Amino acid sequence: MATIKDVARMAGVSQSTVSKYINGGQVRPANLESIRQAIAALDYRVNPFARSLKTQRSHSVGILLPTLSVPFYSQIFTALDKVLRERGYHTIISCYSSDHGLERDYFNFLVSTGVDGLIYLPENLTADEFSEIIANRSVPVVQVDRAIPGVCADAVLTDNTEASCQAVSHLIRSGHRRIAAITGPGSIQTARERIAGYLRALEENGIPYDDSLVLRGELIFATGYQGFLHMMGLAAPPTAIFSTNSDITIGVITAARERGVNIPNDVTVFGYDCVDVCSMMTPPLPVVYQPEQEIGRTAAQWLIRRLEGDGDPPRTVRLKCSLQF
Amino acid sequence: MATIKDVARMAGVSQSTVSKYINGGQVRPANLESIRQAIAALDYRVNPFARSLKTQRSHSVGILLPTLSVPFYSQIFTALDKVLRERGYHTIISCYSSDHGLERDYFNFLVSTGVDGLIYLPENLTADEFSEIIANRSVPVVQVDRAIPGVCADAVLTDNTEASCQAVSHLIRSGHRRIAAITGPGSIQTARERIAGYLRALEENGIPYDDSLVLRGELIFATGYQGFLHMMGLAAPPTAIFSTNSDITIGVITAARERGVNIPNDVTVFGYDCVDVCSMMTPPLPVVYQPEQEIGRTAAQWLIRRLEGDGDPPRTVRLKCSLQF
DNA sequence: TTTTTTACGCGAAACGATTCGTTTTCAGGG
DNA sequence: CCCTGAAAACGAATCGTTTCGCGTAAAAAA
Repeated sequence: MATIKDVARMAGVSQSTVSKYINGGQVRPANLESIRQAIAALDYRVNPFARSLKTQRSHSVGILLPTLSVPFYSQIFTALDKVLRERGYHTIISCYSSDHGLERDYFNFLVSTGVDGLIYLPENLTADEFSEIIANRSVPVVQVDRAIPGVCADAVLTDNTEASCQAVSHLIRSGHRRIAAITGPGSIQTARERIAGYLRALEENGIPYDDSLVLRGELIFATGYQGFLHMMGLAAPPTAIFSTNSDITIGVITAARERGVNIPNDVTVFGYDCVDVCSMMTPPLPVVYQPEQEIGRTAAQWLIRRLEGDGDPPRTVRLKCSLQF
Repeated sequence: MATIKDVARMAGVSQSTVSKYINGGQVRPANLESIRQAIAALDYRVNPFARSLKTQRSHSVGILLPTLSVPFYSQIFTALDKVLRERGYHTIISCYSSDHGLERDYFNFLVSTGVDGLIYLPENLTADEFSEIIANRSVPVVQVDRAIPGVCADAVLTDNTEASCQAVSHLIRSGHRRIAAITGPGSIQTARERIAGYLRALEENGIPYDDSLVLRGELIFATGYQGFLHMMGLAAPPTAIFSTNSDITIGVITAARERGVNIPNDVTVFGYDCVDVCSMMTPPLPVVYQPEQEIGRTAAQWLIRRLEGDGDPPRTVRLKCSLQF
């Protein structure tokens, strides 16, 4: 592999001149030409490691999230990646599979990998663990979808409570009084907020809260599948189910189909995410749409501003979701 | 930021001893302890850039694919990533959005980023472009799902032709004689192979080929949506549709729902990928299942072997798909 | 103890870029 | 024809590791 030294020798100039040329500085036309030729002849390419050692920048950002198998996350990633790449950054992904140990390890790993910044969709990390890893390293972090309480970093969130309240209110307006909710574990912020919205809708409409109608579990197919069976087995089963996650929704629908329960005639289901899949159902499933594109774009833009040296105090935004039916 | 030099000074040993300690070499117990303490006291962490400069290894592998918004790809990625991470590699993703220019650029970019190896799901790159970028760089590449003709690199593929033939044969056995196929552009290897399987099934069953029943388009929702409307508008519409991609399938189903066409009573649809979504339909959509987990795992394992110095000639494997209904 | 073997520690030289302070080059004006 | 000042080139130092050959201290054998 040719080095900058080889190029300099062949072009008959100094290393620093070649470096200047590479990085877009002013170079005398004659030198410019001979450097260009030398680079072509030697098939020279900048060694990224040497450059990063000198500049202490890698032009890479880490993305830490539970998984990319869930469309909501992969959509956010797609939007993120586009913006970052246009600005010359590449993305290093880590999926921690909703495992607390992995979440901590990968966070650590990512930071020590030399990323310039981090986009982080947290789940179980505590503020203490967070600070310990970040320590005095100057790695800006933008939190996405969820924010760790007590952590001092930007956060791009959605209005879970409001959206959930609207969804449940819509069910109530349609005449439902026994509405079940199947949601994620209480340790996850979005799950808590969505249940809060559910409760608010009940309260605003004077419907008493029935503990047996709220189910918490992992954000996976099985939770929806089992949850549906459980609900249908109740003495007084619900007439509607508010499913707060796409995998859960798929589980619910599958269980209903297998039992011959017609949706929405026998039970109404209100979903969350995965609009295109829900809209292919007959009839289309009503669903809370989260603006994945906007979430991703915003997070990327905020991180880029930090990378460019913006030292303002951390900000938080709540993006609006909308109901589709 | 503390450097190895600071640690050495504080621990009262030489840099090389510290380096040895860090990299798991034998160190005298007394030194071991003082180095450990110095590292803790200084909160020292290895500078990844300096290390990579010296070793010319980044412990990162690039993943180049069309997009992560399609579940088939994101599932493969998830499997890949798991294996790679267990072996201490992190993954740098690039999505080229099915754009030929981007595909070339990102390929180039990824290679010059200093990845140790590359996992590549190609679409439009030619063998010449490939060789020019790889040049004499020693970056092992494993191709996934598709292989560029003439490129000398490992490839992990599926048996598209066979699976498609089986799917279409199944439709024929169910009594269908007019079977449409909606598929990707002819430039994509998997699309060609799936059509080959379709043709073989027709031929084996003595059904004449009708050109108007085969539609090629981008691998997106709109292709399925428009394709369905087009097919239903024919003088002699098909009684079954073989949809060779998940986005296309979603488009087909959505169009059918909007037109009030019942699936499978009015038209039968056979899908590809996205088993969990298809199985929540009423009744479940028959579908070709591709072993995403196995594809991802295999590709990762093959790449790791290359990274460990395996210099055997390139290999190709065709993993078996299965029909689910 | 002395000798032989083994194990570790040491110091300095890379790795390949960028950067900084200094020197050279080259127009244009006097 | 020389002088001047800005523009560009130069050379050396630097970033923080790993590595390599050699030397010395500890452990084992005599």
